[in-house]
Amino acid sequence: MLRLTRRSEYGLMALAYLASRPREYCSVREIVEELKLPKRLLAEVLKDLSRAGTVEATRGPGGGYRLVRSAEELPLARVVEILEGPVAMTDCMAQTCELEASCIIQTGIGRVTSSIRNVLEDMTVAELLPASSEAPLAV
Amino acid sequence: MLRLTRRSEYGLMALAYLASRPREYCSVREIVEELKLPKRLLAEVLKDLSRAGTVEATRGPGGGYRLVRSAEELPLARVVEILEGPVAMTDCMAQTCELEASCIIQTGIGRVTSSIRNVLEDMTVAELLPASSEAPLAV
DNA sequence: TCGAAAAGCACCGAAATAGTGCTAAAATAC
DNA sequence: GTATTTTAGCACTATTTCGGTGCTTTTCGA
Repeated sequence: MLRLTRRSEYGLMALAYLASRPREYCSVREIVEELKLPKRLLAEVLKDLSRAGTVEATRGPGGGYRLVRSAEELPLARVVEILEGPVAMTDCMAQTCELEASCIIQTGIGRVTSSIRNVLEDMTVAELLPASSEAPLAV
Repeated sequence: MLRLTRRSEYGLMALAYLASRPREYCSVREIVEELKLPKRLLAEVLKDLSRAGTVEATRGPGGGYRLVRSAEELPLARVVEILEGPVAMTDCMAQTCELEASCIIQTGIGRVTSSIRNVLEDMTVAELLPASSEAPLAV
């Protein structure tokens, strides 16, 4: 149903949380307590985001994750791609499709796919936050 | 990964095919031969579309399915909704979400969801077809 | 009355997803 | 340098969704 996976959903929530605490390192424990998410799963997700370079991590007491750059520079598409692969409505769009020859809607689906990709490219993690909690500037 | 299900994919292909043969009844057999799709599955899909009133069926020899109204009046969103339920990026958007309280991105995700829904509302089955095969006016 | 075609119902297998367990490595505090 | 906090890595299980099929019934035309 065109759903995001939980990974993306949790990932976006966590990133939004980090965005509301700029430059602060937030531990997985803190985040899951705050957002009420399954700990190990969010840990997995943040690890992936870290590997992909959207967040940076430090270990040990006082450690955790923080955004590498401002949330305004982080499009949703980037997050979704990291956590669930390329944004494509059909396999055709992701790579190759055995139906090629008989597929009469290939180009049409291509247009839809890029429109949707555009929506996700244009919106950033910063915009996910309600206006109030946006950039509170608290250290 | 934000994918359509095969049901939607096959359904859209079949509808596009019907659109290229206006007012003609096309049997499942004919369609799957033409488009190289699994027969029983497409039958299932067309049955659902029929129940939902986007195509009409007649049985017996010479029977099959045809569009109830022109493909220009059939938005992709309608098809996807029939075949896989409401277009929603998260469960939150489809109905209720237990995280409500702790979910800081609810309104944000709501905005993305409606943008995507709009994309699918604005594009019709007619637009899926490459310009050449559009409305051939045969018969 | 025979054959073609949709309608209904129920089921199966495979793949993707959600989620967990455990151990290792790093950083800090004492 | 030892204990503690926290991320990193690896592997695994359970559940759900999805793709696909079988079989019977009903309808319609020839």
